[in-house]
Amino acid sequence: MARKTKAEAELTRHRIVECAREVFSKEGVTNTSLERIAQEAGVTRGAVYWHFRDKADLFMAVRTDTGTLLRLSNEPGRDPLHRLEVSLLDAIHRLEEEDKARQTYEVMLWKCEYVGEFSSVRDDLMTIGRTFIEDVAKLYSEAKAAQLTSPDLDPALAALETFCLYSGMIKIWLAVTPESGRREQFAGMISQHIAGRRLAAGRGLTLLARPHKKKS
Amino acid sequence: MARKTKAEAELTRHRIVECAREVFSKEGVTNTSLERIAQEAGVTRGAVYWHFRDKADLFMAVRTDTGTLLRLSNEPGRDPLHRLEVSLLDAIHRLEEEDKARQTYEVMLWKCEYVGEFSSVRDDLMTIGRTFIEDVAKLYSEAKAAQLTSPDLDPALAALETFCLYSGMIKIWLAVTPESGRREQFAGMISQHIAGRRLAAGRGLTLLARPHKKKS
DNA sequence: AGATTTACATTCATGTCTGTATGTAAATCT
DNA sequence: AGATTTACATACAGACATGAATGTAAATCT
Repeated sequence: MARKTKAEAELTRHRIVECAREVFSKEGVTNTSLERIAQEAGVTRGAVYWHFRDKADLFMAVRTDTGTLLRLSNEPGRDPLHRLEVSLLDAIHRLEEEDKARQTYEVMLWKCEYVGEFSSVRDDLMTIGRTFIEDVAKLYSEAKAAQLTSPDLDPALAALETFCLYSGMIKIWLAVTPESGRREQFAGMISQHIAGRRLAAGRGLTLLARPHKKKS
Repeated sequence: MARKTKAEAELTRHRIVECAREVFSKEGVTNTSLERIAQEAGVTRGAVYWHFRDKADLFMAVRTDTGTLLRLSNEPGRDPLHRLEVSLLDAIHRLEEEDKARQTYEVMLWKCEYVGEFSSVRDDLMTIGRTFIEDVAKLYSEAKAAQLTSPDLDPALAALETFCLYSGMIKIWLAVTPESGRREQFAGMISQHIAGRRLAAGRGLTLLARPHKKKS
């Protein structure tokens, strides 16, 4: 076949990654043959094997192409707890709005077996997780320094808790039927989680409304 | 081959389930052939197909045989928040001690693709999840009635939060290397999570141990 | 402009898994 | 005790999937 220019080749590669994501999210990683992906992308397996060593390599490309779901806003001025809350809300919002993100996370959390060559992908995910925890721990430290939280708060532990909550939340969100006020429930849960970090005065309340009540 | 007595047949069935669990947890569900499981169990595929319709059916048997990891203690007398905390701690304790539980959950959370026939297993998991949420919500309601929590606490939302935390926790626990004080960290996290539910007076304190030192 | 490399397509060799059909001897039923 | 069912083992057919080997025409390099 006629050789393509570099730009065209890059386009082909990207098409393969996109189709891989889509087919993976429908059929699961193991049940998807490279032939099927190639078909969908309008190429042959030769092209796939040219761009990627094997299926695990391609899957890693899918995940890299999507990037991370959670983007911690770090405007240094604003309330760190508020920033965290907004970031978490943004994550589930992106799951709703961006097919790419939803498909990729569906595959990673429900339709992939982390075995053999795929163990490396899991390691990759855990590395991202550690970064998450570090970043969130910093936010909690800031919040603690600004006396927004209890002075007893352990930022590292709190970050681990938030990470576990986040991980479980995304996975469950993807498994729950879209009806039935899913959005409100999860948003409420996030707000509640953050509110729980605040000093007693703010317990159980969102950022929008403050109580006049004092702790007993 | 000589026909077996009913008791023997049940034993064969159980052996198949156990071997399936073990092989699944090593190789992942999709990469495991029924032939391999049969071998491990000292039978042929014929036996497997006799006892189970297909691989998904066998997998469901594995999961049923293991039961649920979390067992909510419901002694009606004691502090509901304490009961919840103990139950959660017990769950990770069982992951450490019981090979069966650990293997099954490793398979369910990291080594299975919920696609096709396996969607039903996912539905099963979500049903268990809903039960979890209902039960925990009841506990929170009790706690609220006993004025152990803020009067603003929404039991259903709180239960959802605990469920997400629990789900993420188990999954991450299984992915983290056993070294490095994993146990203490996760135990601390659980205690902190429950402590966060308590009224201001109890903030930051666990039921089991008071904080060791103060941080500036 | 010629040499080389690239970006694939095509072909092949091999292995593996599934589901079903059929066989069979002993346990269980009547 | 004879009929029937059970609990498997064996055998078969069809379908795919993988990875490597090879071909090739145009893009890129020198």
